[in-house]
Amino acid sequence: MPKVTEQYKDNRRAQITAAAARCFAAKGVHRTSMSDIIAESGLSAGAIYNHFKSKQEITVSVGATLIKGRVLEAVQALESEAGPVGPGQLLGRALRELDSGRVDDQPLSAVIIQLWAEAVVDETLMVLMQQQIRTIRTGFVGPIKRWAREVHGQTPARAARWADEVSQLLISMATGYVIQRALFPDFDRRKYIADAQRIITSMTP
Amino acid sequence: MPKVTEQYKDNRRAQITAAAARCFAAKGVHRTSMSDIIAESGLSAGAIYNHFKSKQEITVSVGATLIKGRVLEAVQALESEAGPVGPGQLLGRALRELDSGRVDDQPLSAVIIQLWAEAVVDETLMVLMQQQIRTIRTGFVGPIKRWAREVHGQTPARAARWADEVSQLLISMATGYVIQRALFPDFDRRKYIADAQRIITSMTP
DNA sequence: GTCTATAGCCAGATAGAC
DNA sequence: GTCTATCTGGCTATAGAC
Repeated sequence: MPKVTEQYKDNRRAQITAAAARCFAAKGVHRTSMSDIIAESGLSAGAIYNHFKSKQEITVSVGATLIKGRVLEAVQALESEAGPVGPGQLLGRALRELDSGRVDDQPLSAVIIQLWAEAVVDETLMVLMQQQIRTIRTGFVGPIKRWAREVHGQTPARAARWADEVSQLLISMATGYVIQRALFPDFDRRKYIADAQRIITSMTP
Repeated sequence: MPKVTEQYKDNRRAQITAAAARCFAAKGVHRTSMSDIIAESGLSAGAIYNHFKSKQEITVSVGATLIKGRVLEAVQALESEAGPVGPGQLLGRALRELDSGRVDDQPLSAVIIQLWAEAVVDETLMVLMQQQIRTIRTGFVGPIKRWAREVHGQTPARAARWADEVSQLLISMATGYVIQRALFPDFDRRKYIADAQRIITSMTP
């Protein structure tokens, strides 16, 4: 197989996925028709169905790429560049990263909610969303554990337990951010992030 | 206007709304067709369209009744029956109430997510969901403020600020609960509630 | 108010030329 | 691989008898 072809296919898929994401952001997943995606991508029906076998596959592809290289990577970068990182810093970094993501000038939250809802009735998407959330949570656990041990002198067992609970809290703060950002047009993201960070920072193991 | 008729109409609307909710829980909002709702309600197309002018109106009706008389009322009841109520108790009560709600043996969360997603692209539903979340949050603020003043001797100003931040946290814990309950079939609700409560309880103004 | 039957539409997906 | 043209099916909503 010539390597150019593989590359080419990936590019086309990315092009289609990005177009679909823009449509989803503008109209929601199930108000977006294939015609919309076709028009937005600049391709034709035939071309698109050559790369994806259904709208559902495109939707999954959007889900797979939407936060790729964002939240988790930002958190991991934070850990490698600094010393022990507390939960407040982790949350701040994650939320700011989530906040800066855009699809055609719309916040990611609008699309993420759609995908979560879709996941409830689509097994493939559900597994994908689970993986992403679990991956982020796991990314939180390590630093928090280390922080509890090194900064607060906790035993490994207590540190692990603490990290488990706090990481859950951080995930909820992140999902809470997504929901409210999507549902309240006047949602004060800055204040949410600042308040969340302050509250979390005030907690010690 | 005879009063029986008004009552009758309400009953029919409730019947249709309940049937729709069951469908939404089973198949998701946009995989549910009018035929599904018709079959589930035991009525006919004509009958249904006599009470609702579109599927969208039915969806809004489901949204309006789904958590009616649950979360908020439970929290308020707690406040009137006991003395000052701390944030941990508030959250526990709210989550347990959310947890006990069912639509045809399915958790409420599955339907709530669908409605949130729909709200992003439906103005009416969006306003409704905003109201519900705001109402619950406001229901949290009062008790928390009182608790901060009476139990921890905070000044009114500091108590108010604290209540504002903590109520936001509680809302996020609740939305986080909904998301994870819907996305993870093996989600450990008991542990979530217990952990959340413990963490919140450990926080003082 | 409720029924059955169906209009009318638009969705997702395919066929076949290039 | 991509295009245009089109099929098929199911959807929401309505018409009109009772």
